[in-house]
Amino acid sequence: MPELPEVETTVRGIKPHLVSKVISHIKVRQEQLRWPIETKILKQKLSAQVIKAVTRRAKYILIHVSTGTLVIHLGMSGTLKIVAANTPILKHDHFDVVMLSGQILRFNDPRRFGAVLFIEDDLDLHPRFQHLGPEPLSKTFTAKSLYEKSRKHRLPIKSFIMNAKVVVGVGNIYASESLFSANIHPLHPAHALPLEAYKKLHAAIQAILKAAIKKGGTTLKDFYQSDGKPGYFSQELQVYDRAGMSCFCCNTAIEAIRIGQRSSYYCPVCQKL
DNA sequence: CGTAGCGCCTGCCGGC
DNA sequence: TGCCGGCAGGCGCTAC
Repeated sequence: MPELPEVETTVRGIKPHLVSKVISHIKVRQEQLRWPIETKILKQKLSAQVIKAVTRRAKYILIHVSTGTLVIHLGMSGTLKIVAANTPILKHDHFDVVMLSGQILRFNDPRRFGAVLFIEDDLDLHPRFQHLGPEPLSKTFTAKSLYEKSRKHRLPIKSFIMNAKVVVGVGNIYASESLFSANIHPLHPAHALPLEAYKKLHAAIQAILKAAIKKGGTTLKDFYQSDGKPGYFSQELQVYDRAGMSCFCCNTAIEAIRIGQRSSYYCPVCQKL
C-alpha cells in the first residue's frame, strides 16, 4: 500500500542503479493497468536513451530521459525493483525497463491500479500534474496556506488533507495518523478549524512523513533483492487499523468510522479539536 | 464551483 | 472443504 514514504523510498532505492545508465529496450507483458500502456510510444521514446535523473512528484515516480519522462505510479499494490538479467518472471510482472548492462527495472502490480505512461511535454503543464498541490515536505506547504485553502471547504478535515489539490502525498494511513498527532477529530469540518489547529496539523504531517521516510530508508538494500518490502510499516502506527485497541496515549479504545468511503481511525478522547 | 459516490482490480479473510 | 461477500485503497470520473 504505497503511500508517499514508500514511493520516496522506492525512488531512493532505484535511483543509484538507473542514473547515467543506457536503456536497451522495454518489455510489456500486461498493457491493461489504470490506463493502458502505450507500448509503441514507450518503445520508440525509451530505446537507447540515457537516464538523466530519477525524481518524484506526489506519488508519481519520474524517470527523465532526453525525449521526455517515463511516469510510473505504484497505485495500491505496485512495486518497482532492480533485478539482474535472467531473473524469473513472476505473476503480475507487467513491465520491464532493460538496461544495456542487463539490469532490469521491473514493475509488479497484482491489483493493476498502477500506471506507466510517457510524457513528452513539460510535466508542470500536463493535465495530470498541473493541478497538484504542494509537496508536503517542501517550503511551499505552509500552515497558513493550508488554513487559507480550508476556508471554503466544509468537508471533513480528513477528506480535505487527502485531496491532492490541497497537498499531495497524504494517503489514508497518514491522514489518520497526522490527525491523531494533531489532536484533531477526523470529521471536523475543514473550514471550522482555527489557524492554530492547522499549525499543529501541518507540523504533524511533516514530522510523520519524515519519520516514515527515515524508516523506509533502512531497507534500501532490499530494492536489489527479490523481496523489496520497504520497512515503513514497521513504524508504529498510533491509530490506523487499531479499532478497539487501547490508545497509546490515554488507553481509550480506538474507534473506526467510514469517511468518504475510507476506513478511518481515531481516539475519541485525544482527538477533540 | 464543491462535494459525494462509484469503479477499476486482485488477494485475503471471515463466515457459513 | 469450498464458496462467497466484503474489504483494502489512489485517483479519475460522473452527477448533483
